[in-house]
Amino acid sequence: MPYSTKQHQAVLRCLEQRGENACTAAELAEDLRRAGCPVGLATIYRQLEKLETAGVVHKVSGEEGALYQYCGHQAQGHRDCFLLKCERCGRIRHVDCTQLQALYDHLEREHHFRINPRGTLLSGVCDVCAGEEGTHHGDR
Amino acid sequence: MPYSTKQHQAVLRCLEQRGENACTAAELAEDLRRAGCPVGLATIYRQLEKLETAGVVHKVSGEEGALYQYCGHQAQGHRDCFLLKCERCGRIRHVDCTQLQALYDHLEREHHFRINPRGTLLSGVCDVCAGEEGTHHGDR
DNA sequence: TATGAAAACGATAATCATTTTCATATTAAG
DNA sequence: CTTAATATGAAAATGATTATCGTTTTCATA
Repeated sequence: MPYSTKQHQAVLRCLEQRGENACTAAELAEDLRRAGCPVGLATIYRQLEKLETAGVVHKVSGEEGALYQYCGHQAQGHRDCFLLKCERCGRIRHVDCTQLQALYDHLEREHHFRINPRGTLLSGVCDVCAGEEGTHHGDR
Repeated sequence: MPYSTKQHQAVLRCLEQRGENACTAAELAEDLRRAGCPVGLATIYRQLEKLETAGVVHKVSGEEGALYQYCGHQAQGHRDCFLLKCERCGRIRHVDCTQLQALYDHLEREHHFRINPRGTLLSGVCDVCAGEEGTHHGDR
């Protein structure tokens, strides 16, 4: 059975604070260092893996490495939880959309393809970035 | 303006032959070697980048590297083309589904998020693999 | 308090896909 | 044929992630 360590708590706390603001393992390390509780990268990866297995964080892998995002407050088996990732700002948004669920059901029935909502990341542009057309921010 | 080289033609031909059977850069290199026309990995990556920019191939990046798939015959601005990737066999399927388009419109109108179909990869399990429950194949 | 085994830690090395570098080869005009 | 632009390939560099391994922490028990 797993031990409770201060690193584990620190990583979890840091992810909670970020909320829907997804981050990379390196960014997490930087956050922790600045918070006065430095944690080794290897340990961070280990914790993230555990948290993902436990269903407490979402992991989504893109070109420049994986992004992790806290989702502990959301019901674990929650099928209506979908992920939208903004290509501009890198933020990951959770959406609770009946139509999305309906579509997935449709794909399963008519196209014989069973979508895994937890592993699916819809890519596009969020409203904030769409409104800023041209204004450049920290991409990811 | 780009020169026409035999490597360029070989890479394109190889991708065409694979059709909807997506592959990695390394697999492409292997194909070309076996076809008696070995091409350096660096060149393959360079060609893939050009082809992607030209809209001739789709690039989708997952955990274990990117997958490339020929899509030259499909209209470039074709918004109704969606990608489904099987988590088991790694195959990428194209789906032309009106409901998918309707959903994306819904997300834009109601959730203020504009989906980029070309960059979105729906992940799940295809019918073939679902029917083989347990039988293991070459995962990716 | 001690002890000790299980589990976790961190520094570092290893992997692996992708990119860069750079010297050489190929292409397409003139 | 010459030449300048572009492409190639081998090898080194990069960067994220994982594995290794000796050390440290946790926690139940003495």
